[in-house]
Amino acid sequence: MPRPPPPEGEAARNPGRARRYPRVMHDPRVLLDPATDAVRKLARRGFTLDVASLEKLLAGRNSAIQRGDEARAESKRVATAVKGAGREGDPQERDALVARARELKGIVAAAEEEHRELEAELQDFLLSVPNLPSDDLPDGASDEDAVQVRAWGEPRQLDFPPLDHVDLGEKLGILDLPRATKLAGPRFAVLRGKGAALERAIARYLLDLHTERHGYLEWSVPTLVNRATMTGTGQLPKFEQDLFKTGVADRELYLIPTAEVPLTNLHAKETLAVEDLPLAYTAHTPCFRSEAGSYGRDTRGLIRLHEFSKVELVRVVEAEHSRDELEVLLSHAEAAMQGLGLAYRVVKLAAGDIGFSAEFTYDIEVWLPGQQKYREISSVSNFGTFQARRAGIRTKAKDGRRGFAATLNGSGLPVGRTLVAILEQGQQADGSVRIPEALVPYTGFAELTP
RNA sequence: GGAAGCGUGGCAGAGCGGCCGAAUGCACUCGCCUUGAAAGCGAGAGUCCCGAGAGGGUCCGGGGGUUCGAAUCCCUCCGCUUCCGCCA
Repeated sequence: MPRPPPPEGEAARNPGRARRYPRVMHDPRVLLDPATDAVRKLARRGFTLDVASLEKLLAGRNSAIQRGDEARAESKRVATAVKGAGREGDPQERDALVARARELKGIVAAAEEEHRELEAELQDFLLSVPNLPSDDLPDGASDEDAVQVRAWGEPRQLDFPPLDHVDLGEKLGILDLPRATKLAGPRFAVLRGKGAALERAIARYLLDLHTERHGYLEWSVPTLVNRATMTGTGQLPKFEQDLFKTGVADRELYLIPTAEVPLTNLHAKETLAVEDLPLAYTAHTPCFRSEAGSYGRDTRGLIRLHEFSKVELVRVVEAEHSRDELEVLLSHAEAAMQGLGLAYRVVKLAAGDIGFSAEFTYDIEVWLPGQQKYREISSVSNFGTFQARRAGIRTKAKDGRRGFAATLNGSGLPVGRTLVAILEQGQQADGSVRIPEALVPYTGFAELTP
């Protein structure tokens, strides 16, 4: 069986002893506990859990650990006895002890080797098991199975034929897609003049809203991260094809697909005091996505790009509060929509349609007059302890009790799609676009005119 | 990229190949003292894994080696600091 690299760059170059592997991702005991109902839950997202293999791996690993521990314990006793025998001066007894010690060395090595192999197989197995979808989600596997929770604002019915954002952007002279293609290829964008200023204004508005009104701490983080970081939030090892990868010499780095990755991993391998939770973090970063598997979808305009910028919201909370925290986070993303006066609706995604690491996801969909449709603008998810286990984000309560944190994140909001919505919902009969009032202090202008 | 130095528990900082999971100080927890607090005195406390439990094992930057036995010796990788080179 091929052995994948352990979830750390250094370790990948320097494969180590099995016992050094951190205990991450799914807890195999929890997964196997009938009360967890993992088989049924995973089946809802089309994943078949091979219980027999998992049980076998776990039992084999544990017995190897035990054999090694016992041999090592005896080895320690013998080593101490050798010293005593040397001083008492009974060479024969000493020789016998040394011989036994040499023998034990082999036994320990064999048990460790077996442990290492089984541990690697177990890690490999667990790393590819997605999170368990919440029972509160509807059945289904596509966005058409999503269920509407509520709608806000009136989908504006225009008394003239609406343009989509590409036509609007070109007429206004703020969008230049041909030149973007010249520079980098399809699925990139160039914004010009007031378009670029509007993009900057949206980002500033969102950051101010979340830091000042919702209590988020703003960070500036790397957009190029290592393998361990990508594994912590669940992008790796399964979704390498979705990422842009770079590096120099033998150093590999990945471009982040969202600020969720660096923000959540800020506390990887740390133990957080429960009284410091919840943590609420935000960052405005570029996001890079290969969009493999989306050929032909949304090829026009700013909806689906290889590079876009986004203001991301991340919350690190106590595990038992994660469901409530999801509603809090959703309210913050909705506040951004309402602040900009953009008509939208909230839907619950179907169990088979949520991301690998998520257990519950709300999407916010904005009304786009140009398409006469609601389109996804923000995704707000609860990951439970799934990411925290993979990344090693632990908690410690005042009474000393330890556990894993829960993580959540949501777009709050993606700048490009927000700009699309502003153009389309704000368009007037004469081809001009009215800028949302809340943005005017940031733009310095209240409308865009051809 | 070149040269030198350094990586020990939350922090600081000792550490002869076995008596080192590791001195000491600060911080921390719980007592005592006090009207309360501080100071003082006493006690305690790390992590992760296996185990029903008793208990056992792991961890001195990572990995490997020497040895009956490694925080201590050797190799290697990584990181940090300083100097030089390059650079926004």
